[in-house]
Amino acid sequence: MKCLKRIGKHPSISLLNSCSGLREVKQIQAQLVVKGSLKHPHMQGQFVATIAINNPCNLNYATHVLHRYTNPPTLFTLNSMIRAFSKSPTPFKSLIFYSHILHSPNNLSPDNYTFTFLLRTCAQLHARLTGLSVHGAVIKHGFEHDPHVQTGLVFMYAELGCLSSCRGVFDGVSEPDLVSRTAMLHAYAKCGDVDFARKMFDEMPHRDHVAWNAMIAGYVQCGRSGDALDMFHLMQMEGVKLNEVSMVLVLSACAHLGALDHGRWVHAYVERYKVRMTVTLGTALIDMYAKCGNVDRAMEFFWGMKERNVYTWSCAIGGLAMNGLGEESVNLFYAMKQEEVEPNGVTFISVLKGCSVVGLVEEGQKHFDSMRSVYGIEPKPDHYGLMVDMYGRAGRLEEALDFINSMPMKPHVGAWSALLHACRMYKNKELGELALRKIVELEDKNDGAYVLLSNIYADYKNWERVSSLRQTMKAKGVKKLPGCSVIEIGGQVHEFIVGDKSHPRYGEIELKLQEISMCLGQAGYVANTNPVLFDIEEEEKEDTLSTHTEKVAIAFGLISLKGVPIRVVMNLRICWDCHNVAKMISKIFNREIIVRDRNRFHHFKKGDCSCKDYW
DNA sequence: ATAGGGTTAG
Repeated sequence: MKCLKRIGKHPSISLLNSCSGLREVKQIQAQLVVKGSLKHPHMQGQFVATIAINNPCNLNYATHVLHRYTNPPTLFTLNSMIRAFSKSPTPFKSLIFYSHILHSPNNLSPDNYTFTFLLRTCAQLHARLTGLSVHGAVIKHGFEHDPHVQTGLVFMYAELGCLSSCRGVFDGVSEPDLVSRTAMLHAYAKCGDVDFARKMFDEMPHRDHVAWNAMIAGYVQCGRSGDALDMFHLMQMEGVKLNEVSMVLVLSACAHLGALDHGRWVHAYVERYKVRMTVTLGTALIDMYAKCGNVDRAMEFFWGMKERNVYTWSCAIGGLAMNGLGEESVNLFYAMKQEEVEPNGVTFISVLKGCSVVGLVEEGQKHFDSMRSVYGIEPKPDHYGLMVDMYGRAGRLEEALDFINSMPMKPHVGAWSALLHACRMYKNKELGELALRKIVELEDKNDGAYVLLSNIYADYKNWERVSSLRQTMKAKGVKKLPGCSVIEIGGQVHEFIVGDKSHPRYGEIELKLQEISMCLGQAGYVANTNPVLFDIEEEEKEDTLSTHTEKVAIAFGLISLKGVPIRVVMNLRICWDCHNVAKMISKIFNREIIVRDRNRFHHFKKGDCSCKDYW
C-alpha cells in the first residue's frame, strides 16, 4: 500500500506517460479493458486525462475514449479536457466540455480548477463576450477570491486589452504574490504602459527570472529594445538565472536593433551553457542573424535545425527577401511546402516580398492567388500592398493601379505608397499625383509621400510644382519623422538621432564627414545635383540643423571599425543622397557597408548596392 | 488525481 501511494498512479497510467504513438495507447487501453479497470470512474478519468495532457496530438482520441467509457464523465475528467484543449490549437473545443459540466446528468458544478483552465481558453481565443460571462460564472460560483482564478482573470483581461479590468481584479487580490504581480506587470506592459510596469517591477519585494523576463518582454514589445538590453545586463549582474526565454527575448531586441555583435555573444552563450534549444530559440537566432544582415549564418543555422515550425520557415523566407535574395526565398517556400508545413498569412508576406525584390511578378501572382484557392487564407491589405509593389517595381504601373482598383477593401496608404514609389522610380507624374491625392485623403500629414512626389516634379525640373508642394507641406505642418541610425561598435550600441550632437566623439565624426565630402568631391561627386530637391531637405534642416543620421553613423563606423563591414540600422528609408554617398564610400574607401533601412537591407560593395537602386 | 506569471515570423 505504501509502495502504491509512492508511485501514486496505476502502473498502466504511468506507462501512458511515456507513450507517444496512438498504437501504444490503444495497447494499454486493451489491457485495461481486459482487466476491467476502465469500469472504475477514477481510472477512466486518469486514463482520459493522461492521454489528453501527455500528447496533444491524441486529443481527438481522448475525446473518443471519454464518450466511449466515461458515463457520465466526472468533473476531474471534464476539467482535464478543458485544460488540454485550452493549450491546443483549437481552444474553443474546451467550451464544449464546460457545457458538459453545466448540463451534466449528475449535477456537476464547475470548480476553481474549471475556471482556471477556462480563463486560459478565453484568453487564447480573445473571446471578449465569453470571457465576461465566464467572469460572471466565477462570481456566481464564489471563486472570485481564489488566487489562481484571479491570476487567470488578470491574464485573460490583459489578452483582451482591458487594463482597467486587470487592475480591478488585481486590486481584489488579498495578498498579491510573485505570480499575480508578474501577471499584472505583464498586463501593464502589454496594454502600453511599460513605464508603470517597470515601477511595479521595481517595487516588487521579490523577483524571479520569470518576472525579469516579463519586464524585458514588455520593453521588446513596445519597441524599446535598448531598454530591454539594459535590463538584460542588469539581470545578469544580479545573478538571476537566464533561461531559453531570456535568450529569445534578448535576441529579439538584438534583431530590432541590428546589434550583431551582441547577438553573436548570445549565440555563444547559448552554446557554451547548453541552453535548451527550443524551436522558438532557434527561430529567434535565425531572425537575429537575418535582421543583422548576416543571412548566410541565418540559413546555416536554419538547415541545422531538427524541428522547424511555420514561424521558423516564415522567418527564414522573410530574412532572405529582406536581404534581396528573392529567388532563394521563393525556393525556400517550395521546400516548406515539400515538408508539408502549412503556410499562413505571414508566410505569404515573406514570399511576396521575395518575389517583389527580384521582379518575379508572375510567380508572385501565382502565390497570391493560391492563398485563397489552396490555403483558404483571405489576403489582407498588406498582401495587396506587396502585389502593387511587385507590379510597380517591374515598371508595370497600369497593372499596379488596376490591382489597387480590384482590392475588395478600401485601398490603404500602403497600397498607394507602393504605387507612388514606383512612380518616382519610373518618373510618372500623373499617377504620382493621383497616389499622393489618395494618400493625403487617408493621412493628412504623410511626409514621405510629399517628398516622393516633389522628387518626381524635380526630375522633370518642374520647380513651380515643387515649390507649391512645399507651400502645402508648410501650411499643413507636415513634418518628417526624426531620423535615427544605430551602429554597434565592440558590443556597444551607439544611437544617432537627427540634430543630436551630444555623442562624445561628434567632433571627430564631423572631421571625418568633411574628409568624406572632400574625397567624394575629388572623385567627381556633387552633392544633391538637384537644387530644389535639396531645398526640401534644407527646410527639414531648419528644425534639425544636421546631417542625415545614416551618414553620421557611417562616418563613425569608418573611424571606429577596421577590416569588418560597417553595419548601420536606421528607422526611415534611406534617402537618395545618402544612398549615393554610401555607394561612393564603399568604392573610394574600399569598405563594405550594410545598411538596414525601414524596408530592407542595402549591401554596398565596390560602388554598387544590392538593391540595384530601387527601394 | 488537476491549477496561476515570461518567449519567436509581419
